[in-house]
Amino acid sequence: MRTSDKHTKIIEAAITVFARKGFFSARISDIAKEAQVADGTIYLYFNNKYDILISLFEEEIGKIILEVKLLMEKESDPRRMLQIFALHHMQLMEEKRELAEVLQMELRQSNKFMKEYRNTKFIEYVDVVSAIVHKGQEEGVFRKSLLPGVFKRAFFGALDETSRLWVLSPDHNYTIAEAAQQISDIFISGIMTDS
Amino acid sequence: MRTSDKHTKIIEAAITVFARKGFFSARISDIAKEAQVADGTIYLYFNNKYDILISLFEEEIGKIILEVKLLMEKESDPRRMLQIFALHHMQLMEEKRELAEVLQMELRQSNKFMKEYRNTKFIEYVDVVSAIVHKGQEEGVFRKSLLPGVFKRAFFGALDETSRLWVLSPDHNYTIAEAAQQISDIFISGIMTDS
DNA sequence: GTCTTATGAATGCGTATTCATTCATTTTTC
DNA sequence: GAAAAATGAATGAATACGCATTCATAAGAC
Repeated sequence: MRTSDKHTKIIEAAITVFARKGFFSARISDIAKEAQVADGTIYLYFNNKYDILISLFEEEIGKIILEVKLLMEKESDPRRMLQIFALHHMQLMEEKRELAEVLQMELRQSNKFMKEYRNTKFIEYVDVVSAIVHKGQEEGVFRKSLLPGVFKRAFFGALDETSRLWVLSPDHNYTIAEAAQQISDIFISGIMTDS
Repeated sequence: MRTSDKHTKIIEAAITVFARKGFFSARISDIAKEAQVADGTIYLYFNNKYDILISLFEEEIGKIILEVKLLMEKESDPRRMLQIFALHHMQLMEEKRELAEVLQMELRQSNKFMKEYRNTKFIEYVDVVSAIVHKGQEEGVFRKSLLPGVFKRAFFGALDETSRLWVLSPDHNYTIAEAAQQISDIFISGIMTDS
């Protein structure tokens, strides 16, 4: 078995266990069991428990950013770009539930217990939205009076909270795609120049 | 010193300490120190560490709900109600930073480590928004095609994420009131019937 | 036969919780 | 009204235990 396989197996196991129990309640032995390795093996690939969480963030958000930037390159209409971002974000949360839970819960409070860790990757992801807003304003499609910094947070927050609760609650009277559509509709008609 | 004073002092100390360190990294002795009582005294008022957190949620969100429902009763225009809700929510986060941090961070992941705890108070708060949407739809001011369940989450998520980052980042190029205004503007123009 | 990778029992640290003790206040007794 | 007895709130050192991390040993690779 190659080295990289174990690294990946442990990360994947950690996603599952952190999603289920949360970072603090998760035991190293839980992750080891889930990854089918010995407890000690984990320390051959990671320095400590925090290191697993940080590696997980960096690697997984890295992949997501690559994906979304690729999608954005294929589109030029800012309105369509917002729609695509929304749909892609929500689908991601649906397809990778466990990862979504870890990112939503643990990522945000990580700066509480890991003082030194600044999550630049996360900022980079959300800044994809402000870039779209900026582009739309340049092109005169979006109102100049909007603050891109407010918009990106509001838009991201709307998507994230909606998908978070969609994943949590067992019964839904709407699909992920419908929710993404409604949210991007609201925001798009909310930021268009009056014409 | 009356009994109730100690209870309150401990809750207030817990808000400060949980905000600073997060629930798990917070030590009972930290809370005791902050509240200027002995470690053991805390166990005269609360069963355990979790109980402090739960009591804190129940009591503080209870107050917030009372406040916001009172505000809503004074207004009848659904658009104005959304504006007021937005502004009130954001101001709350600004005025009570520490409480805001605890609610935003710990409340959400509490169901991870406290299986049995269902946060009905939080749901009640967010449902204030869906009630407004419903009212607006009844009166024909808001589009019927919107799902109140999606809207409430999107609206709340937008407010919450924006205020969360406003509180975290040291420099702002906009005020809380401006952000609240922009967000309610976006959502209101996004859900109006086309007329 | 050496070097690498993996194991999991043993270690030790950190901290939630307990509980014997203190002490201020209230109640009872004469 | 003074002395004695009872109360229970508050204390904080001691306890107990969960779990991250280590490391002596084993298994596998070449």
